[in-house]
Amino acid sequence: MQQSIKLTVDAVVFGYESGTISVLLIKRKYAPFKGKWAIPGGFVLVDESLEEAVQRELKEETGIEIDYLEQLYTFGAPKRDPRSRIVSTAYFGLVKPSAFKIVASTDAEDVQWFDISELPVLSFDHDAILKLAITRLQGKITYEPIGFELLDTKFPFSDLEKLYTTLLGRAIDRRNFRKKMLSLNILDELDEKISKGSGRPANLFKFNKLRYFELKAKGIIFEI
Amino acid sequence: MQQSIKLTVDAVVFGYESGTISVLLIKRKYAPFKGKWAIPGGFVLVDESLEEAVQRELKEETGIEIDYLEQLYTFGAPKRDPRSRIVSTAYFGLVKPSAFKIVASTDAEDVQWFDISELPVLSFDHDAILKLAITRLQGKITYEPIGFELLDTKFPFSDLEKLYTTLLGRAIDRRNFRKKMLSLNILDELDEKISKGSGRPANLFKFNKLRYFELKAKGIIFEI
DNA sequence: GCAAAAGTGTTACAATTACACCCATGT
DNA sequence: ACATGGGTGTAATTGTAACACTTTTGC
Repeated sequence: MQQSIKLTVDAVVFGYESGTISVLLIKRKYAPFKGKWAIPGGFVLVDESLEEAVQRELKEETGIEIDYLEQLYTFGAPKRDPRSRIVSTAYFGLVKPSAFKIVASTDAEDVQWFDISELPVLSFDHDAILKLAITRLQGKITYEPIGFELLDTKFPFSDLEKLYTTLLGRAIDRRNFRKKMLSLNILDELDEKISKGSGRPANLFKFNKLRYFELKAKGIIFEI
Repeated sequence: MQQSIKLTVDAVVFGYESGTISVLLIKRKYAPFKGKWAIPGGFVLVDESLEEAVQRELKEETGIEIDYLEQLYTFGAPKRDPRSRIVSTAYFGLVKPSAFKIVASTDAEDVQWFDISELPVLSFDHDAILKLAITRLQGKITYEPIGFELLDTKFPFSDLEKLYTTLLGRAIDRRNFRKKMLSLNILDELDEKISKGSGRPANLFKFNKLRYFELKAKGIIFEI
């Protein structure tokens, strides 16, 4: 009947590090699009869930393990893959690049982080997938305080501010931002300071996961 | 490799009519879950897009044609279908039940609208799908003025108010709601009145699609 | 003592909420 | 004249946005 439709998963992994957002891409080892860059991903096995499939493919192709990947969209245009009918469910996640060592393997000839403003030409319909992922990321951050996966366990407030500035692509008012963030009660101020060479040392904060998940369960409203 | 994974699409179609929200369900003609109620849907053909597949299945099984169905989520747990590995992409849409004549055919033995507070036991993981669709519907309506597909071309303001009251499941302030709605400039007031038997006749409004889509393109913010 | 980044409050403005009475019609 | 649903404004509160100077450290 329709056993010729195959199913793949793709993982759009965003990385954030001190002021730049990047995406993890692989260079394809085999045709089609041999030698071209693409979003990591691959076929779903019969006995694994979609989530397991993305995690596995991501690990295999790039060496990265993320615990949280969110489903983005399923792309199913008949001609999106020149080989045959392949439908792909895309996921997206956020990581701190420095926390991982990326290693190309299986059908990847190379893996690399690309600044999202300097993207190469992509394979298949991966530019559309990436575009949707970027839109979703920006939408998401304005109503949900994500992004904590992207900071160190202990961080100065300015890191959080910079993260938001970068992800939103615009300046934000330091005082108002701090007020709002602190009023959410999801940050714990520590008795530690950090000095960045010059300037006044900053207090360190910790992200209070418990309160965060409580809030999230109730449905956060959070506008920057 | 993995040609044993099959792909289906499901359509959660919500109906709204004067104060009640319903969902369109079919009674399955064949095993598994023969005689049980389920969300309409079926296998995707090799040469059609997912959207085409949902529309086709919906038409075949229920007789309904909707122009707008939005992708909801892709469900891919390995055991969600007892027959074999079947992954399903669910869509959802909104219609006015009275605008259609529902007719059971192909693998549906019966089709019916069910009030969402009086749902039968569903087949497969369709209760999870439906639950997600309901959550999404309620979330959506608070930040996007959908729902116009559910009203007549010309409608009294009270119809719109009732629609929102029903979809949100709570009372809303008539004056504030009217103020906000009118301030969006997506409604045109007509020089016509309608009388509902008793009480003061109401002015009729029309939905201004042009302004609506302009607004939508810019990204609507719309809180009730 | 100066450069660099951190920290902090107040005021104006906009948006949201709460709230109750009169109006036009049919019977 | 009364029952029924339609239509309207104002004040209080809350949230958001704009804005600039002082503090702490390293050099």
